[in-house]
Amino acid sequence: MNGQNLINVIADQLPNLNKSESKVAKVILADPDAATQSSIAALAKAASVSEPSVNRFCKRFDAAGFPDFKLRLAKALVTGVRFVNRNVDPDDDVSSYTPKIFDSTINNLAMVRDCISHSLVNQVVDKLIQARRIYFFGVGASGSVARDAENKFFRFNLPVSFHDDVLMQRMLASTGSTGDVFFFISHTGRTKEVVEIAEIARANGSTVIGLTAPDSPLARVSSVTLDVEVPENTDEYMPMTSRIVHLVILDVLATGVTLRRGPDFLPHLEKIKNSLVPTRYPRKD
Amino acid sequence: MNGQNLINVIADQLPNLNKSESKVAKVILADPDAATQSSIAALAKAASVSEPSVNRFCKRFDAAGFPDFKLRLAKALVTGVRFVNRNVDPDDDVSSYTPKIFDSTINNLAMVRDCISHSLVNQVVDKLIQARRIYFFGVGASGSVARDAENKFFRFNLPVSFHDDVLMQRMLASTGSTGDVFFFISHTGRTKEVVEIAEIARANGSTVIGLTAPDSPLARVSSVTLDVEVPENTDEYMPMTSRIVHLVILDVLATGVTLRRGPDFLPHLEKIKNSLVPTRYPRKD
DNA sequence: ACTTAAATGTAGTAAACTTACGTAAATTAT
DNA sequence: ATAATTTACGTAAGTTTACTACATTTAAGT
Repeated sequence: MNGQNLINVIADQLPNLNKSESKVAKVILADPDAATQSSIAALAKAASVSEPSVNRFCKRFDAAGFPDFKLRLAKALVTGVRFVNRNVDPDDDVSSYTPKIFDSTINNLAMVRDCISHSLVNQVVDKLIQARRIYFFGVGASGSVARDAENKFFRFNLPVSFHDDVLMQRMLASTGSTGDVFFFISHTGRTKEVVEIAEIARANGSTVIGLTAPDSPLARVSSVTLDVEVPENTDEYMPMTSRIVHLVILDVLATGVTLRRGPDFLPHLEKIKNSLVPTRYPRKD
Repeated sequence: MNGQNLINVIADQLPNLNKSESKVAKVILADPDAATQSSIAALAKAASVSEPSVNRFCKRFDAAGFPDFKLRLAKALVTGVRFVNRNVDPDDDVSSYTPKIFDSTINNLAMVRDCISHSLVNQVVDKLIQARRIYFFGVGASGSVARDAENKFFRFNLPVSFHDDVLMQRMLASTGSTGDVFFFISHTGRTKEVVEIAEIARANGSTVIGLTAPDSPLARVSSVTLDVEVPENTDEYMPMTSRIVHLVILDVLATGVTLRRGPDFLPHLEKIKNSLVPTRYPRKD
């Protein structure tokens, strides 16, 4: 979980910093955008430290000096920040909460983009490629993600199905065997029912893939875990964004599978695409 | 299209610039990244102009001065590099295609964030608040979005359901009446079946909301259209991101409804949240 | 409690940036 | 075509900003 984003790096390093350096860090994290626009003197004053302390702070984060640090910070802001501490307030109006929700989603996606293990993605693509059949399981909000996964993966000419019914899931898990891939999607990874079903599948020799929280019970019973650390929503008004991160990860996996299949597979995809043409009104141009 | 990249702006303005300003522009465009790291003196020398000319150049592009300009340029580089022309190549490996897919999703979300009409969001929230009951309809990939919407909106103590079966949708649409809200989700807005069903709903006096492409047939039959312009995927390997944009918009709408309900409604949401606690293994801390 | 190392601040200096102003070039009008 | 006027550009001075070397303080270890 080493966020490449400078802001995350600073936040991570906060406990390891000296007294005055951490003062600087706090001021910067409180309003990174303001930091990019202030001089070293202004920042030093805001943090109640001396200018050289700010300078040393910058160098600690591999910047040539303060201006270079500001540059890096600005770059980090583009992808990273609008994001720190932008919760929805009870008295927000449309033009406040709308961008906040978009930004929070974007932020989480950016974090996962920078943290996700490429080797794990590869491993999962391997398993999916080798699968004799694939089941996508999820309940509640993750049920929609599973449904979406089915809609993507059926294109690969494989027996694929999704299930959001725990009894169906249980029965299928207990009849699975080697070659079957059970793909579990769960935000918390702690839903008892889901974990039990994963255990059943695993016991029967099936491959169990978990798209879930690291170190969760589900992660522990999975053959391969794609762990995703998305902060739980503390704010009552803020929607859960893990679903969306999961969807994008499934997009990544689907792309991985498509690429492995090679260009010979493209006509098949094209055929599926074209099958929908007669269901639509022609595009007006 | 809002997100105008500074580099593009400079390139566009090139013919309108003075002699020395255009010299500066050329040097910057030749290697923008180098420009962000050089001093005003170095840049002036590279362009064979005086330092104030560089300064004036910066101010012409709405920067406070040279340092501010460099900051903007650095920001532009981040988006430019990340988002321009980053399609998945057939020979991409995991570490190439993974960030590309995340970035493309993030990019689309950022575009919609900046373009979405807040007044339309408000209008739709109005309709949802006033609804006697709400149906979320979608087919194919949009079916998952509709399912997710149900999962969000049932929390509001309203009769809410989702349907991905066109016959069910048709029957429900034909029995709807004033006070019923039919919420159609469709990427293209051109699926004949869906448009027909929307027409039926509309004819019966129901409110029809379309989350779909602007100027599409579905948009035309809707009472209110939340139009979303997400580029069709030209690249065969690139996944469709409109689903995700739709999900986030539904998050926005749900937040809008929650806020309108006021703080008295929070205990209800809390109750729903707590109802799931016994289904889970306790969090290990 | 004393020694030593690390952390922080002070002051001075160098670099970078901006402003004011003057000259040159270009445009317009006569 | 030439004078007037505007615009473009550069010089030089002034101001801000950032960095370095060194001094002082604080903390850690013996």
